[in-house]
Amino acid sequence: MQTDSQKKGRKLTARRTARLPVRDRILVAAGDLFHKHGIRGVGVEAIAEAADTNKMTLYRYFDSKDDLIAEWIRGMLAHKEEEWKDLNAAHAGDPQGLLQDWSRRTAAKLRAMEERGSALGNALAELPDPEHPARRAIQEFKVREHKRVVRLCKDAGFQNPNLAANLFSMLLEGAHSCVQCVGMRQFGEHLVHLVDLMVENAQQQRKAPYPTAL
Amino acid sequence: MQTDSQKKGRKLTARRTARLPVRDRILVAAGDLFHKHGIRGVGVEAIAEAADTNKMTLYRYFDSKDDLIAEWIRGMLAHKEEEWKDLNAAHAGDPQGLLQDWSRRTAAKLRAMEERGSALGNALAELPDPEHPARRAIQEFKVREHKRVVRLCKDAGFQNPNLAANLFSMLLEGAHSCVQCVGMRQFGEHLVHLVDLMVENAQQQRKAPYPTAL
DNA sequence: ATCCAATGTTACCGGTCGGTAACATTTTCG
DNA sequence: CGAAAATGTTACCGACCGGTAACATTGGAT
Repeated sequence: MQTDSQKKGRKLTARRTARLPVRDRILVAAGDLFHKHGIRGVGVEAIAEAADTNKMTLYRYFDSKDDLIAEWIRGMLAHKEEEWKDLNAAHAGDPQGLLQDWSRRTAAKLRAMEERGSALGNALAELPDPEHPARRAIQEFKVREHKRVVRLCKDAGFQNPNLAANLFSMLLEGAHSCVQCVGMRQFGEHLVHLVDLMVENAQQQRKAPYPTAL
Repeated sequence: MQTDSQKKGRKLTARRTARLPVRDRILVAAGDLFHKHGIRGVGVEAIAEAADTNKMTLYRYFDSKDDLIAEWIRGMLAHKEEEWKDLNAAHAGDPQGLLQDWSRRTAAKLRAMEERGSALGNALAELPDPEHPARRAIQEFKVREHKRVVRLCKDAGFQNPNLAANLFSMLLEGAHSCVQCVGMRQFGEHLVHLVDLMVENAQQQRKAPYPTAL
């Protein structure tokens, strides 16, 4: 009847993805559902429906569900890589400020993530196959990221850069795990507080090598 | 032919569970498979087979797969509660030593856990339903555990016990996440090192309130 | 030996899922 | 317009899974 393409009630996600290319709509919908119900808890049919399309079209853009999973993960990783570029651009020559900003951005995301935790961590839990491309991508990314943090800790003047970098990683990763449990909403603030303390310590160490424990 | 009950080749797990009651064999086998392949990646038939029994017997001991999952989780949590009792008994009146021992025991487990991470964390990722009894049990346990750590940090003389406790939790949880990625085998050692530093700092703070960052 | 409880065997059900084929419809664009 | 490309619709397949029923077998205690 009506040629209006906005007929019928659209899904909640559809409003956000109103005029995106189909492939992107699928990826967004898949990401939402994967994160909400778990990768294995979502069927391709539900994804297609949430993306306001159908299963056939989905399979015209992705070889398989595993391919869709991998593309979703790759998208998130690419986004995180760009955030690192932003951070590097915004804090050139100031590794301490960069680390502090990193903790603040992470804390901001933590608050909006409470119930379901980290999508990357959950993906590792749900994809046990070491050969799964999504799993490989995540692990390679984490290794790259950790190397970056070690480099930053060296530049920031930490006495023991490897130890400091591991502390950073554990703090950031641990915060993702901890927010999942009820009543622990203060982890974000404490995370940035602790990183600030670490950075202050690193600065003090340069002039006065007190045994300040980091 | 032969009445020998040890005929045929037994599964690998079967040797460890040779003469355990059926129910326990099922729980052990389920735990192994759940942790290896993910909860949703394992069928009840495979569990029964690995437990050297069959599906019907399994369903005579457990109402459903979800019940089996919950019982498995409850078993792990009970085991962890007992470990806390051991710790309290071994370090009565010495909260600092208790925390150090805790980090050491955790680090020891980390090494034998590399590939698949924490079973509890993975379970949270695989059971998105907030009403799932296993999920509720895990979250309640983590809350209890965190309260215990806060209490310990108070007794250990930390200036800011809440902050210290959150740091402890993030370190321990974060270590579980970090070991999953290739080439990060030093997290165990660094974990105990960092906890030692924290405890030393708490001791120093009592006599000399230097701004030693914790 | 006998009886009873525990365990094993087989077959089955309904449902879901990933994936494909064939065909109809709409959109885009020269 | 008209043709080609993109998208939608329906139906289907085979595989697997959680769960159950009915019946056979074993094994231990008395």
